[in-house]
Amino acid sequence: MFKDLDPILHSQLRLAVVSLLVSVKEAEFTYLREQTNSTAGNLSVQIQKIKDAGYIEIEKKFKDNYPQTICKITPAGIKAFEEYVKILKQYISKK
Amino acid sequence: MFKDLDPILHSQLRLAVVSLLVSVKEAEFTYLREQTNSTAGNLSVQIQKIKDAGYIEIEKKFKDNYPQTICKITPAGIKAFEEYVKILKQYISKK
DNA sequence: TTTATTTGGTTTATATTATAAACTACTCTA
DNA sequence: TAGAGTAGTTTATAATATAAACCAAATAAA
Repeated sequence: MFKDLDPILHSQLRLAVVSLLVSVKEAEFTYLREQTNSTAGNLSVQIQKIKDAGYIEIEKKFKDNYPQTICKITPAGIKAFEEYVKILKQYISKK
Repeated sequence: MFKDLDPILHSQLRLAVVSLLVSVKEAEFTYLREQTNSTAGNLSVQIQKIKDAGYIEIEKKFKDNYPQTICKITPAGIKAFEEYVKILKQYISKK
């Protein structure tokens, strides 16, 4: 009945990040920071964890002289997100 | 866009417990333990937290000579669960 | 032009949370 | 009356999240 929820995704900030990336495919660090209303420190740590899980790729380059970090969802990330949603629905569709 | 998820409910075990209680209204400790596949220790700690948040009531009595702990959902608990689900859907309905 | 501020992050330290292990208290059975 | 089982609680530890401090470079201001 209550299957385990993927602990990587069962975190408010990581879920928000992956949710965003599932729809936009790729985004800048600063965009993710604004959209999720998180601190840079927290976001930095969390995207590393999502990357370590293989759910996103992180590319670092420079844009207009400033460092730029771009995150892209991977196929594994999309799959994990969909699976998470599926399982989560068993929790919240009381019945 | 990403409103905060109630931290009391954003925990696998606590969410499962409240989800169960929303549908059955009240349940024994042992029933919750079986349904959620949790250890007694963890369940004991988590239902206390849910109670401290005012989402459930805990009644202790004896049944057939054994201690019996019964958990009941409160109106605040139902409201919190519904609000949690509402907010969560903003996270998972990628768009 | 040098110092202050801003950008775009990372690292580290601490607080919070979850979980497992150990424990309590009583009951039943042989 | 010793051993195993029931129904939990408490405590110690591991894992996680978060805030604060830091870094390196760029730009603005004095």
